[in-house]
Amino acid sequence: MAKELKDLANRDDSYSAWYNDLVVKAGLAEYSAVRGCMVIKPYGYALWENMRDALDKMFKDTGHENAYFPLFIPKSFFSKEASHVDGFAKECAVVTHYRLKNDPDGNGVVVDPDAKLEEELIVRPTSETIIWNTYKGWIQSYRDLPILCNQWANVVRWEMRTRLFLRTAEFLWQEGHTAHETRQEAIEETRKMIGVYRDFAEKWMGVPVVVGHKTENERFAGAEDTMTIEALMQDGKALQSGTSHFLGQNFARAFDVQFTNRDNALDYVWASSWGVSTRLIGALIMAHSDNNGLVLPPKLAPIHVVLVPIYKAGEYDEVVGRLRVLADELRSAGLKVKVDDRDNVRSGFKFAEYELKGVPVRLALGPRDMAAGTIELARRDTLTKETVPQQGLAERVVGLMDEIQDNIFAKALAYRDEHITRVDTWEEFVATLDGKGGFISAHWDGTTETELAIKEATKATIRCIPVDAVDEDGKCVFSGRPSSRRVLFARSY
RNA sequence: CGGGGUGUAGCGCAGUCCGGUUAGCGCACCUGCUUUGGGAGCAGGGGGUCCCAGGUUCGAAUCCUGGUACCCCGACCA
Repeated sequence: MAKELKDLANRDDSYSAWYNDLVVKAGLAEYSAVRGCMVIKPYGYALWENMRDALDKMFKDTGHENAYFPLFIPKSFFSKEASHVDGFAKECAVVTHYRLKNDPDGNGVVVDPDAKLEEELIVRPTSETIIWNTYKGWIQSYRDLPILCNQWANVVRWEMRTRLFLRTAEFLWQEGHTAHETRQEAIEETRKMIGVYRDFAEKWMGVPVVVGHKTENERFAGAEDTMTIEALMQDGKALQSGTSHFLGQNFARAFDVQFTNRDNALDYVWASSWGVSTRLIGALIMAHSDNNGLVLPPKLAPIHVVLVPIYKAGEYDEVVGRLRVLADELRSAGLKVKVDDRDNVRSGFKFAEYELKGVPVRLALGPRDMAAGTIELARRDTLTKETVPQQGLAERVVGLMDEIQDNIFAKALAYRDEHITRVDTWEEFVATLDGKGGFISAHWDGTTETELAIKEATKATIRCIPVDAVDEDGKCVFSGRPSSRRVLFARSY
């Protein structure tokens, strides 16, 4: 299968075709019978579960609790926050009826016209509205604040064009929704959570990200400020991988959530919301994969080590028996281990298959090793092999996990840093975009007008205004007007 | 919704222009034997509403008309 992937990569095919093929062939996901919807297969879901568990712990460590809110949102809730409606109206799935009946003409079932809902229900594209409608009943006094809730859920956004993990009609995510007493506290929460996302991306996924603010134009519908983590994929395009929004008092005003403050005065609650989705899996794939397939970071990989027997007729029991003993030792050391004891597939096939699936370490044991007390150890990240003693194997593999985790991050970081180009002229801007790709650090005059003109001309958007941007006088790369700092442009998913 | 393209076995495709035995190839699948340290070889086998409907014809996967589904490129977007 990886052979086909290689062929694909070598042909002058698009990266997206290669990506799609990889996702399907590695057994992560596939498109379903429902247009634009994805089936996440067991291997892909195991990966998501690992990501979810790690994130969930980080949320709890920062004081958050999980809750669950309804899938359906009354249509009227949406119209309460004007810019929020504008942002999502075009991609909402709407429930209009609650019953089917047998077709009088005998052609299966039809929607029962008598079962029309009084008010249509929107399948949530995000939950701010239903949650703020709920929070209204929870908040009377500053003593009820803060509220720090997260929910793990699915949402539906009826996108025109879809891509596995990156943009599907339905996707899995978490969304945190917090309510605070003061503006400052909500802003701090917004920053704190984008920091959690950065840590997760870099330390768990091994994907370096730039943290920054979205421009007004790219901001979440209903937010005063949107912070983002932007990752760079190996084809030179950026991927917005997580966002944290400072919502000001917009939703509190829209849903009339007031509280009595410490001065015994009525005030609106300050809010934040933040989310990451299964899109992160797409980021993982496109940041690390090579022509042999996925490269998964050990901290998230569903399988850390796979053990493959090599044997001739009559040797199976002995070799597999020994592997099972070694597997138990590895498990005792805390590793997730699989012994591939299939007798109907040859070892070479298995090697290729686990490389495709991105398993960090592969161990192969054959008669030669049996005699010598050794085992062959292969690293997925470097594709190197060495023969090592079985003695002390667990310790060695545990150490390798950290080494591989560090190595793939370092590799991705080097790639990312090489692909941030400082540009001061429009000619350079266009040439860099079309040639090298990646992020372009350039001056921008701060107007939406210029931002849109650049997008129109090049398809590049402002990914973010980095939080660590330094003050620097310059001229806008497009308009020539004065600018006080650089922003990051890129083409993106 | 605009512009392209494609529907033939589980998957990937050829055949369609120029109508003519029993619709073919690769992968996958099943059986057997030999193999087994990087995607095995040989032999045999199973599997088809040629997208749907209508038309032309002695005869349609192939030509005509209408429908439909999906893919790619845009607009939209985590």
